[in-house]
Amino acid sequence: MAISHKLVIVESPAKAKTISKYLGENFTVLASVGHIRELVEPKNVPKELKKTSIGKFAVDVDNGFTPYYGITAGKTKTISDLKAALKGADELYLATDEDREGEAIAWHLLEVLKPKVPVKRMVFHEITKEAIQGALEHTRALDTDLVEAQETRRIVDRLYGYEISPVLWRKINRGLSAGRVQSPAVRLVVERERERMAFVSAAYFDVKASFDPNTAGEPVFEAKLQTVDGQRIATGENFDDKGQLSGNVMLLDSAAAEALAAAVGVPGVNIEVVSVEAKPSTRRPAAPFTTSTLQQEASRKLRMGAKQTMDTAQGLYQEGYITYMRTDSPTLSGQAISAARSQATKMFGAEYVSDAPRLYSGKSKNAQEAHEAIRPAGEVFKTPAELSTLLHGRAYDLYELIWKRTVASQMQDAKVSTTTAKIKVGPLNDGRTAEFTASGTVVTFRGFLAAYEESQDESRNQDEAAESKLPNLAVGQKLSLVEVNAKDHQTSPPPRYTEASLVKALEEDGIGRPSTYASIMSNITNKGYVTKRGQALVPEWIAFTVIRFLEDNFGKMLDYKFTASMEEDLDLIADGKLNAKEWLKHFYFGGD
DNA sequence: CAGTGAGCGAGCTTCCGCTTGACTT
Repeated sequence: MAISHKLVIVESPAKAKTISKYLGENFTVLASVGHIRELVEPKNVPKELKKTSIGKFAVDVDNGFTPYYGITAGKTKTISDLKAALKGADELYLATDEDREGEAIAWHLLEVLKPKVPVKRMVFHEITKEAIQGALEHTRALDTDLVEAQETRRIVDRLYGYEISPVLWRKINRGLSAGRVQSPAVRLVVERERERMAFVSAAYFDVKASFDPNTAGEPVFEAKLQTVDGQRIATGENFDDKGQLSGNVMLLDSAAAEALAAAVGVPGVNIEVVSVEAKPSTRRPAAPFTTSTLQQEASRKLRMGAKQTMDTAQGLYQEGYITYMRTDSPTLSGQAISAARSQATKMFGAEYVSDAPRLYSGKSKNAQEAHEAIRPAGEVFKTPAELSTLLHGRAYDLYELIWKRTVASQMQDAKVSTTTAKIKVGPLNDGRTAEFTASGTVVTFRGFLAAYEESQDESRNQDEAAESKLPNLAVGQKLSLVEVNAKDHQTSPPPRYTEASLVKALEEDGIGRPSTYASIMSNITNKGYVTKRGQALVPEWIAFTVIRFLEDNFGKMLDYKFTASMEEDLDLIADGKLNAKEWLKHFYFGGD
């Protein structure tokens, strides 16, 4: 009797290598390397079909939106390798990712390979020996409804892009492009620029003073004028983007601020602590990385662009240092949770590790969660120190970032205490009383902060958060003035998007996928819609022109909610509750 | 007759998402 031999097909060659180790010699594991078939380019459809809609879209819109597929360029060798391997196999396992695209790849494989042996659909969400072997035991049939949802997504994108782009060629300029993803992305950048152009800056003054507690060992500290006779002083947050002041606040101009500073500075004025309040709070660690959060954090902490981050992560993945880097799930496998917890215990002590394992669930709109979070690979994480001779430069920095974030995600909350002191100054020589406030934050228990802290985007019109230490103060304590200054400020316009903040905004609306965030950035810059100035994304004039035109003529398609509502309908198609052809008909021909 | 101009047809640009290398930015 011949020895049974099985062929397993996954999407990624690196994954094939790892899985092959878990499955033993009766299995051959090969990769499709992504999609193997594609809607053909209209210019490549046969001459006799050129006159029909197939010649325009490679989709027959008049006959049930039938797609016209061809082998993806460069994939003939992959396919012949798969066919050759299938010849020696008595069973085929389609182990592409368990998401919409993965299901479609599995179906295309069936269409192209036409296997004569039994076929099973095998799925797993983490690459561990247990998960892979468990998946072998729990195979299922191909989900044709899910495949249909993917096909619908693919067709919508072709119809949208190839219908609207030519309108732009005719009306504006050759070579322009529009699409379900790129057009809202450009629109975000354009709208932000419009806000900046319409922005009216406002000027205001504040008054800051330094006080000496006159107690041995206690430092001089800075406080800010908060109220005068109980009336709040205006700050940047009290202005809107038109420069209009709102709220019951007192605006200080130069003269008023200088006068107050002078009055506070008069020798002998009473300066007294009137209240000291300590508020304890806790901070929780951030969830493990997804593609989107990795790109954001690598931008903030390492100043790396989206593409650079992904290229570096790809290298780490292929060398077996991290798990898959294109994921929308922050979930860690059980194996990873115990690895993170034991490493944190060893390095920081048991009191630094959260009592129960922390579980994170995704919140992004169209998450498909085929993979786990991005984390160090393996049952025992390698510390950055252990890899310091193997990894260098950006690869090392990115690994360290991923390692810290993963370990911190299983650690204790940090405990902090924010103390706010109110200081009465007065009566001043004009009879009024000024109140200053100072606050200081002290970390009372570091918890996860011992390993890692997420960076924040710079916030607008807010005082640089002074994480200063406040001296010990007592109510009724008299202070002496060291110096007092009036300073002018201006409100600033909303900041331009960066690659990181644009990826974040797109993800929040469910626009784009982990595999495309980086390429969306290069697409809109290569097409000339957006240029990078430092980190900032600046729209070109052609972007204003195109977006204006699309808003006037294709408003619904440009709606930020278009993708989200499409996703809802695709889910219904995947559940067999909505007819794909009817939906496409409504999308393309309109009406009811 | 030579030169000009109207009119026509063909070819080019374009989408999103999955995956790696290839040396076109």
